[in-house]
Amino acid sequence: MTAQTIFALIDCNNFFVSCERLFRPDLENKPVVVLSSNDGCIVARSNEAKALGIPMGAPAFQWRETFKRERVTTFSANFEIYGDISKRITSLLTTITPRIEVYSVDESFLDLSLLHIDDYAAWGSMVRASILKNIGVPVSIGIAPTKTLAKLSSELAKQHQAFGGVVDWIQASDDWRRGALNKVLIKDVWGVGRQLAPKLRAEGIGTALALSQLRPQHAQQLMGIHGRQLVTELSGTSCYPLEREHAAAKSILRSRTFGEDVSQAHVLESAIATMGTQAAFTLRRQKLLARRIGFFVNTNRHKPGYRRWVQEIQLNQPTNDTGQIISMLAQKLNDIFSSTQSYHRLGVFLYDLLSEQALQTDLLGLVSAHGHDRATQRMQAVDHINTKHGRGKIYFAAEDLGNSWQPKHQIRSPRYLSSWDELPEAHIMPRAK
DNA sequence: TCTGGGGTCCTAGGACCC
DNA sequence: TCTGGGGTCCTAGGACCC
Repeated sequence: MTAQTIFALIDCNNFFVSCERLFRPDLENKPVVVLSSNDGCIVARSNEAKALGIPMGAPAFQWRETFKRERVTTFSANFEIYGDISKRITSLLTTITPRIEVYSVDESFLDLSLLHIDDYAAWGSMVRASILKNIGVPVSIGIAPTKTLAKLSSELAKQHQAFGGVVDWIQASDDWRRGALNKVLIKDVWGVGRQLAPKLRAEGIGTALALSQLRPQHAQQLMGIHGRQLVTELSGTSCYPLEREHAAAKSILRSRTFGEDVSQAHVLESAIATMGTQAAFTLRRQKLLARRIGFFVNTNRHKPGYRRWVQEIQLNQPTNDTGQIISMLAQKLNDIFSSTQSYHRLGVFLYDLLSEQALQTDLLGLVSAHGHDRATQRMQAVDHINTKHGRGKIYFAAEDLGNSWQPKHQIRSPRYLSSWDELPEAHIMPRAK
């Protein structure tokens, strides 16, 4: 017999907003939203903003009047800061247990199965207080025998203040659990999205409780294999283990919607070179090589005549060399470019990734070792300089062909933590006599 | 005027083979 | 209805997540 599994989900409340508030404590208890690239969409909302009915993911322009009328403070997303704060939380959690899965920038699962904890609710309160005190971000914690139930518990903790930020599913009574499952709408269950929710409701399954009572067979018919696992997890048997090791990436994508539409070849080329450079850097950082590279470009999908082009190149030799990647992409760009189009968005993707290690083993003696080494050394030098002295210190000329494509972020907060020029200032005033 | 960015997995269907 | 029957591999598209 295997011991009972116990997971805790630590979920940051309104994460991006909470990060902004660290540097702007005056915004506590006030409506705040964070906007995506180009200040296009709403990607985080404070509780006060949620209470105003501002939805997640909505186009910002539709809510400008509300922002003004209700004095909502808006920020352009500042991912450098959010990433930095996320790492601090992760390292604090790692001191509690090394059995941690960093699920996203604002969520981590901990495996508590092997820890000796008498009172999970008290344990959760302690963790919550520690993160609040040391980092300043409020979190919600759910503790349960499966990841799906831990997720559901943390949502309950987030929604109902009375729980004090922690819901302990383990020590709750069966009656309480049924009541809780019955309160969770089907659309709020982890793994049920926009398409499945109406489909399940049409079957008369409107709550997490109803879903948990489904026959696994039936769930699989309705939702595929994932549905079967979901039902099992909801009824308390774990299907999704803790994934400690971050699996190697299978694809890398770098894409941007332009600050303004582009019709000039050299501007498009600059965009493809910049995104190719960033994607290739990510590739090298993860010690990977790509066997397929490509890009897509499209017009504005909200305007009539929407079109999208995709170009792909299968490589004979896998690579992670920026120069090679961006020159091949730029050539392919020529094949589809037309000066009569208004391009709106472009992305570079890298597929079919394999580890540098694998290349060395597989192709030992097949690659011209000399040529490969020289390219590798060149990229290492570039990466070293850019890591040490700041991104973009050295770059390929193609990146510089035109910058009108670059996204706008007019209301981004300063990069308090990652730019020397933007450190917060504290003014110490002589005490008045 | 103005609608983000980055991933993973599953499945259905086509191509191809015997 | 129904056009042989399976098996494998690949890909496009759909669905989900944050």
